[in-house]
Amino acid sequence: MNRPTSNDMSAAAGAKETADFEEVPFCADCPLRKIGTFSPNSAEEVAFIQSFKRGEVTVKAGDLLVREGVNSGEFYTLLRGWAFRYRTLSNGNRQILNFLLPGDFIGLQEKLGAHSSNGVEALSDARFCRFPADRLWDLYRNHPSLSYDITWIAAHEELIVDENLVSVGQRTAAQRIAMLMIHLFKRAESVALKDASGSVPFPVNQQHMADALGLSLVHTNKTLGALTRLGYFKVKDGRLTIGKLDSLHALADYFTLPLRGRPLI
Amino acid sequence: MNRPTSNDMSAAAGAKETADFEEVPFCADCPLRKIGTFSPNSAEEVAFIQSFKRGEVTVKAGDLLVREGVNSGEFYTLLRGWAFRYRTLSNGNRQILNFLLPGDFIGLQEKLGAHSSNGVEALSDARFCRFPADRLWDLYRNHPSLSYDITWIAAHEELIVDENLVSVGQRTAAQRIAMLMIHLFKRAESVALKDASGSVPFPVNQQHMADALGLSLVHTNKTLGALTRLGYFKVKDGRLTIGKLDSLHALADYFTLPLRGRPLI
DNA sequence: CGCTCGGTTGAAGGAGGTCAACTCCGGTGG
DNA sequence: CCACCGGAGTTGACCTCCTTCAACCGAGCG
Repeated sequence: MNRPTSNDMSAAAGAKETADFEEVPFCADCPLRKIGTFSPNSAEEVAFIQSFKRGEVTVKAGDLLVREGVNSGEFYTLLRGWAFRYRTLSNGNRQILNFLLPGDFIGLQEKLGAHSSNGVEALSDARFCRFPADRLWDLYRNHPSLSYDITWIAAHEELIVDENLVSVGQRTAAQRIAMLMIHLFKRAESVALKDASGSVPFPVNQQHMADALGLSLVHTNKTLGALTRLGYFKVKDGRLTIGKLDSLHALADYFTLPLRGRPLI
Repeated sequence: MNRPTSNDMSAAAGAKETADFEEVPFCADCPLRKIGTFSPNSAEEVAFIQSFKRGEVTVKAGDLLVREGVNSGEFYTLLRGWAFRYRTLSNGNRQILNFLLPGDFIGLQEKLGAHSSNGVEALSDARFCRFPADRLWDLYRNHPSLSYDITWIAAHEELIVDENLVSVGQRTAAQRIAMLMIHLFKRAESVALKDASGSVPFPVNQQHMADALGLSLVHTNKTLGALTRLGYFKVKDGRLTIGKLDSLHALADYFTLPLRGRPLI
């Protein structure tokens, strides 16, 4: 039942700058805005987002951005790297609720819905933009279009969790893994992470997959091995390559989520 | 694997008025506003909601309010009765994503997040307020406080789905059932459905529970029977009574969601 | 009065969990 | 330079929780 507990140092405060993540002081220069995935914002909206932004923070792989049960008083946008949102039960079992990729907005569940109950951990070294939660009302009062975008983001994120729930509730182990692979591949692709060889970075280990899919580590390993041997996909050196996308779709009974034209805060 | 397919007549259009649901023409008189659960709105906000409201619709138990994959172009607030949001896979398996009780707002996932993929079905005879989706932008432009409320609702609903995902992914059958009972009891209680004897209406049958919890009907039945025999709770004549709330909490490893002070559109 | 729907029960089988090794790394420190 | 260590991945054996199949029952209803 119990997973080995991971490193839970909080890195939200006092994280040191590392060399491989240059700062992005101007939202207008944000590299994420340059890819076609996100819906464009007016100069005036970008200026507000800029004024909303409090700074950036780097979190090392395996460290926490948000600890379970604490309210950091901040929203975040994932700028670079991967992370995940999770909840743990008292027996130590962990459920990964959603994986976070560049462009994802973080903190709506806790800040609104209630006192937080989910943690956020970096999968790879990651960099986040920070936004003070107490200025959200400002945004709502003065920027209806951005308010609308934030609601869109909340609804879209629920859709992803819905999809995870369908997987965990109704699909077999092989189907769940197939879903996860397609889903993460497409999301990574949508934020321009695919390289010339057709692979995307994949900082997800088998324990993460198990925790996301409601499976044991051992069974995840065996099913993953079987699907890999069948040539559906390959995970190697922290990168994911899809071998047979159509077969994966068929196996998983996949339903497409829209990944383009979504807002970026 | 396959469930017997349910009656899928769409009742969204052309539903007939039934005698047991009197109309609520004035939002200011809305019975839901009179219970202390929802955060109060200013007269001006209520007036806007009134102008936003297009009418009401009654759906009989087992009929659909929203068919999977179609966009009705409307939002709804559940006024009376119970319903649920679900998705079906191509093999006929159904996952119930969330149960809907009076006061719940419906349609954010489809209208924003994307082309809809989940259906909404009435559990009991139910009545809904209708809001045209194309006027939502109006709301965002002119009513920041209501915009904020809608985001709050979206975030809160995601929290509920998160909780379901944790259950289905990490809890045993008995724990899942315990969670469901506590959760639905508290939600029903919070909208003033508890009667003098301490029971709440419970139009959920064992197939619904199975579909919500990712369990088979047979195993749901047996586990339910065992927990009932232990005196944890009782389901009889369409009503739910909790016998040992503390023991249920302990069994389920329950984490409380906030149910009061939430907004009502 | 038969039919359907929801609930109940028993028996058998399987998908996935648990336990326990073992390998293959990439540190890291003596 | 090599011994040691911890983390991640593999693999086999066994077990159990849950599913599947197949009845059967009782209540409501046309």
